[in-house]
Amino acid sequence: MVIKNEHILDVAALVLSKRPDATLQTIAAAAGVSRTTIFNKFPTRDDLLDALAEDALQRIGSVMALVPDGKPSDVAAVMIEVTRGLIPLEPRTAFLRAAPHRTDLDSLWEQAVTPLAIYMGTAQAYGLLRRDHSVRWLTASYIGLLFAAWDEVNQGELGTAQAARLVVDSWLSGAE
Amino acid sequence: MVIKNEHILDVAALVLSKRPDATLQTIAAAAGVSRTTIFNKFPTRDDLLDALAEDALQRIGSVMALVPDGKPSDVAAVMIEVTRGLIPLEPRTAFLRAAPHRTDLDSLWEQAVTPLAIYMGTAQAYGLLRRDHSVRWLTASYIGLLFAAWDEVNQGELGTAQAARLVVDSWLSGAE
DNA sequence: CAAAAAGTGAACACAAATGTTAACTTATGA
DNA sequence: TCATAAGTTAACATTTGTGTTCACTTTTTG
Repeated sequence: MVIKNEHILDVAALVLSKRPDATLQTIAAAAGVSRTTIFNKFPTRDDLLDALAEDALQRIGSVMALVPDGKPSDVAAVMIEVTRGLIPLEPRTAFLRAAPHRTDLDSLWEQAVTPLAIYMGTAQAYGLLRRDHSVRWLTASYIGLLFAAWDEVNQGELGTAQAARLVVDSWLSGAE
Repeated sequence: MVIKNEHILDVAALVLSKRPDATLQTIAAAAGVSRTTIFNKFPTRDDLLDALAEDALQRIGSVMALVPDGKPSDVAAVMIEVTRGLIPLEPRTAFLRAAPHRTDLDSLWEQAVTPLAIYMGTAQAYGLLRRDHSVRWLTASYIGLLFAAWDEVNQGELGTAQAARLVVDSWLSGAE
């Protein structure tokens, strides 16, 4: 039986999203694969984690491709579309939040989300977003809300559709 | 030399906030204390973590005491005050976010933040907060923004004063 | 000052996870 | 079909953190 790395990464992401300290044994079992096979494909735990991180970053990158380049028109529409893309990525990125895997965690997110930050800067320039908050904070606050939504979805308190709506709604208009 | 549990908890919180998997040895060293002393006061790692959690919850509780009971008047003022109280608690609570220590992490936060949730519910009833978002989400989104601010402060990108302002400002009014 | 309490350092057993290898079985494809 | 690649099981060494004990030193306090 030919076993794809992809499949292992799928399962590993899922397992680690629930239990960041899950053992390789556990992951192997969940993937229906022997620990040796994982060893053959990812000689060390860090190799697996790195692959997982790269994969996650790439997926986020795909979503970021949705962000338009030129003059922004409908910020809400763009943000909704992006958020709809990001919400399902929770299992792929959860381990990035908890894992004591790399210290440059924040810079990873920062890098992944750069296109969005640029977009927000432009939107500010066109008066579509408030200018008294830095682009950095606008981005960080959005990510914060995204995380919150991920948690709620995780707990079964929110469907993915409403989650995206709430994130964008709160981020744009706030609570009052 | 008499060594207070308090001191150990202080240091442990600080160390674990940076490295959730820090070893007891490391913590002991950072506290200028022998590992045996830690063992005498907290026989098992979980005991230490539990004490840490309890301490954190209690500190959050103290801040929550600032939340008024009756009819809310100035929501922004209350939220600013509360946030100013919470911002410095980052090192005390950071480990709660990352640690694979307990699965009921979310319920811990939920419990800690209940007075705020109640307050928001009342504020909704008085028309001071939008009613098309659930109290649960209003709370979760606020916490999400708080986390974001904590990260920024941690990275030295924000002072604690502005951080509190930004959180409340974003939470209340959003980005546009 | 003397006794009791608190802290230290060193040592040890134990458990668990990781990395690694080797022999054996199953699947793939030329 | 047959050679080879891929996967499996089983073992083993190593490492690392934890729990635990104990004899010794320092501090506190009655």
